[in-house]
Amino acid sequence: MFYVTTAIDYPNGKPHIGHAYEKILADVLTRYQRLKGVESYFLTGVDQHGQKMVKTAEAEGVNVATLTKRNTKGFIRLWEKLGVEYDGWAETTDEQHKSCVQAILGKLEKEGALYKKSYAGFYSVRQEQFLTERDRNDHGEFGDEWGEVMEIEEENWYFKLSDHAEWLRSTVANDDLKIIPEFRKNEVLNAIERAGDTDLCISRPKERMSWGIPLPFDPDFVTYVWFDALINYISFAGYQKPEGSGLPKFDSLWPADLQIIGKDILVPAHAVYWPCMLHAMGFDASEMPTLLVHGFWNVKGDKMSKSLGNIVDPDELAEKFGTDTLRYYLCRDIRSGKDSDFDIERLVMLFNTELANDLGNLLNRSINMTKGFCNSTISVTNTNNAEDIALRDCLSQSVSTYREAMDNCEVSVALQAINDHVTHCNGYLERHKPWEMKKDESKLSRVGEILSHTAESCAQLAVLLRPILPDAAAKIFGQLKKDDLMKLTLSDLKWGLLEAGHQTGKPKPVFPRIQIEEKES
RNA sequence: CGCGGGAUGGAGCAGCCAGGUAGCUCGUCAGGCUCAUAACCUGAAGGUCGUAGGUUCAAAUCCUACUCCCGUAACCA
Repeated sequence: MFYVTTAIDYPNGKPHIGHAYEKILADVLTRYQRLKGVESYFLTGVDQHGQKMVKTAEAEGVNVATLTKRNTKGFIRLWEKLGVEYDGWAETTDEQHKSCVQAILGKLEKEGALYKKSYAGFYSVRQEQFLTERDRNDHGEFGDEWGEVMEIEEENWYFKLSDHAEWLRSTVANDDLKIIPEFRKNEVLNAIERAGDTDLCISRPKERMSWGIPLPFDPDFVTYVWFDALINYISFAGYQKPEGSGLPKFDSLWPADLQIIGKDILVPAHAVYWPCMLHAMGFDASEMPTLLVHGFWNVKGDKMSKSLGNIVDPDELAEKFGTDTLRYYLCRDIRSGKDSDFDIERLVMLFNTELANDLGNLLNRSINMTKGFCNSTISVTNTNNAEDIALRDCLSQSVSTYREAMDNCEVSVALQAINDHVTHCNGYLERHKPWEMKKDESKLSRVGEILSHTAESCAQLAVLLRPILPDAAAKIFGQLKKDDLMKLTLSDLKWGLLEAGHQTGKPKPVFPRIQIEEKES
């Protein structure tokens, strides 16, 4: 089974475009696996514990549990709206998750992987971590970014991260823990060099912070939020699940084929803590997940931030432009793990040109002419005309480029491959001019062949589009009167989906152009 | 500081790992077409590929040095 996870979001506010991007990417890649006929499981959710939830609740004057529930709903509603169809939903306040975390902690403690010690130092409340000398700025101070910094001495529980440093180094170097894209791997190896010999503090005293999972062997402490959160990837996959839990079969899922995360939480959480935790639990190098690390959406060159007030709201965009438009843009305008700039004008431009003018219009003119010139009837398409053969070659080229790109998680490249064929088809129609040919009755059968080539192309391209734009694909199949293509697997994709004699439906724009309103302001 | 990413026609990007006439989308200009969502097609203008060296018959691509931008570093995918 192909197992996809995403980072679990921190619901101390509304979801922004970055949250939406990651979930849509995961949804698209999962749907692609299903298109290939591969059984898949998609897990996502929310990370509900920790100091920041408490702070936000205090600021809003509500109970932390109430805030958690309310904001979690906001995330769920958005995923529904954006067509993000997950199989498993992870909430870290879930009882089954809690007991899984506690069972793991108990086992680690028993095996001597944890120890308690007293530590005196500077602690950042905002970051929920002790600071080191390296965290001081040029003036030797802890800067504003750390918020309130207190000098405290307290006892805590530590995880022997250092025991696994050497193992981790080789596991990353050998690609047993695979990191995509490649350049991120170097970053990880450097990070291991720097941080490999320190242990990880995995507890917080309850008196200071109680919103978390209590340590099973020391009730004065709760679990550090990262240690708790990372375990969701296995706890909700059925790791050591109790009887009748309703969770999936762990052995069929693990290791995860894709753990999709942002570049900010690669180091140290996912590339250091997480594999070391797994290793301590008894997983070996062959049981490590693959990390797919994506970039961020910037806004006019700036990082998206609350203080700059440039947060992009996905809910608003979906409302205004439609889910398909947003899904398409987020998949189309960012490239292989890099950052990209979020730009509404580009969103509109890419939708209008590639979907409305090119693909949508190709479908529309094909169906419309088939209806007007051929009684809505598809003709034979196993022709020997050189142009026809070139068109079919172009399509198979697009299909194979698409497959390769999707297998490499490069959705943008896959979409361009679809576009390449659309462009070819539009040129093909222009060269043949079926609207002129139909005036000569002796050429009518040829007109049918030509139009059937472009209609067939639309059918196949819509199949490829299914993971990205499921709704639009369904509409296209509807107009072609071929609803069963919604279930076709990629291996069954071959020339002749629309057989000779098949009747197509009525044309109607699938991607109505977005009209540019106020050009100013 | 260290580490990582980037610098390619007006804009946004690909190409670089495996050197061999510089490519895509948008924009601009000029034509064509009318089946279609004021959509489609064709052609043109526009780049000495950040700078300076080096290797090579040949460098956007490999090597060296340098310059500038971004991330790493509140909120945060």
